[in-house]
Amino acid sequence: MTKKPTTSASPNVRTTAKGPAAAAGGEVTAIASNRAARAAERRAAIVEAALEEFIARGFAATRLDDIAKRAGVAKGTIYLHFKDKESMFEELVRIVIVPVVERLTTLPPPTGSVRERVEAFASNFLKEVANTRRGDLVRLIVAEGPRFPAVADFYYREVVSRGIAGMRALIELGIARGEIQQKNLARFPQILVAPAMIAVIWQSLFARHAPLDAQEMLRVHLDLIFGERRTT
Amino acid sequence: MTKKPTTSASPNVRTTAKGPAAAAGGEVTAIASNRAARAAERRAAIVEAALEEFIARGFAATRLDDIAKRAGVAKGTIYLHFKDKESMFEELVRIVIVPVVERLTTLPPPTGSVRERVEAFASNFLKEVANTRRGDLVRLIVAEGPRFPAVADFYYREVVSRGIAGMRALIELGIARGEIQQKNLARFPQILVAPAMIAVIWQSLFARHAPLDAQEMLRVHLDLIFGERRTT
DNA sequence: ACATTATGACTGACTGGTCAGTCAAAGTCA
DNA sequence: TGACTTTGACTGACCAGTCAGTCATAATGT
Repeated sequence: MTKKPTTSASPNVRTTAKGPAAAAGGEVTAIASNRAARAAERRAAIVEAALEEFIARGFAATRLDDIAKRAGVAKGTIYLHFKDKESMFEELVRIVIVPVVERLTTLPPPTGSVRERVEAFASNFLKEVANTRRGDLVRLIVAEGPRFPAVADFYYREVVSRGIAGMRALIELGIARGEIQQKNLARFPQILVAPAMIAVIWQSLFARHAPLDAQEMLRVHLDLIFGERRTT
Repeated sequence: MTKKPTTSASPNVRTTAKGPAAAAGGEVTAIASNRAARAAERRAAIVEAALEEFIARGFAATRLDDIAKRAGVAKGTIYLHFKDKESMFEELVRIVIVPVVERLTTLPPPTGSVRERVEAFASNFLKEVANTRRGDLVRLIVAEGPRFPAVADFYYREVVSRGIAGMRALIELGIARGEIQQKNLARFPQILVAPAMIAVIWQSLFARHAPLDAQEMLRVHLDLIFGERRTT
């Protein structure tokens, strides 16, 4: 911020190099000897390294030199893919989140009881978020959100509002089917998600002091909402 | 004279350094023109300014020049009260939290139904934390905790572990009295607190997009735990 | 009471290190 | 070869922390 560099900004900020070749393939990409593929690989390495560093140190304290080193590229290379540190951070969040959202929205239409659906969602959350780097990403967004309105907006739009809407629909269905008693719950789907968020935050702050069995906690929470079942 | 840059650095408002001289006037209060009082005032100004800045920008991005400016002192003055930026941040957290914990632990022994007690706690939380700068402090701790183990430890020890223990006791009482059905809840008092934490985080991240009626949400949540009451 | 001296709180220009961003030169592929 | 890519030394802004000097206040002397 406050940087008024002379002359224009670098002309790139390319999206995904040319051609469709650079698809998200990942490791499968045969011999990485064609330029677009190599570029995509490097970009991916940078993204992963940056994510790691930002999570560990926060935005301001992260050094681009460290990201470059971790990614195995020179610092200048980063600027071939991202305009500057700030927009790099913002893009990073998108890059990590978009695929997750896409996968969720293209999921087969859920079936079964509402409780089963919520349980499926919870177990999915535990597997895909709570126990991965994406969990830390959530904490990172909470940490940096206020200083990056663009990030907070994006996260709200793509994840939170959709998640809340989805949960609300599910809760209403649960109420209609008689699985959920508390009618007011539909007004605050946040309640349903809260323990999951707390679990993520707990893990990265207090796991050392008092490990938390997130899976069990979510189960107990669901018992609370749907009425007790039997213990497993 | 002056500076003794020995690393020890004992940053505190010395209480009337000299011996018996202070005895002079019974009323120490008087005009805040004696040195100790002025120093305490400045220290308080620094603490408040620092809190504001750290909350707004995070640890790494906060400039001591800005804190000094906001507090109306010179930068050097900060170093008369705190060893360095880092320990200043750590002390800050203590300074803000300790009085709150003290007040809570010296509260009159609670009475009434468990629900009433939890409700009292919730309304207290809304008044004293959610709608004040202390709410932002919580978010700040979540944000910086991983980089400041000392802060995370302190917060866990003084606030979280006590809060969890207190809640657990309350839940167990609720179960014993038959106010709470879900016996497993005592294993995860976090569930009881989760919506409150979410409310705090929500306010500072998403209030712009979708304001959240925290009070109502907590009420609904309590209905969920204690069984529905009547709608207001 | 008044004058003189001692104290130490306070200041802010300064220093040394750090780091985002640049670009000329070296490297690589077709 | 020539176009394109990558590099990393370099620049300049920025900022935590320092310290010699100032001055209001307190202590002491007359």
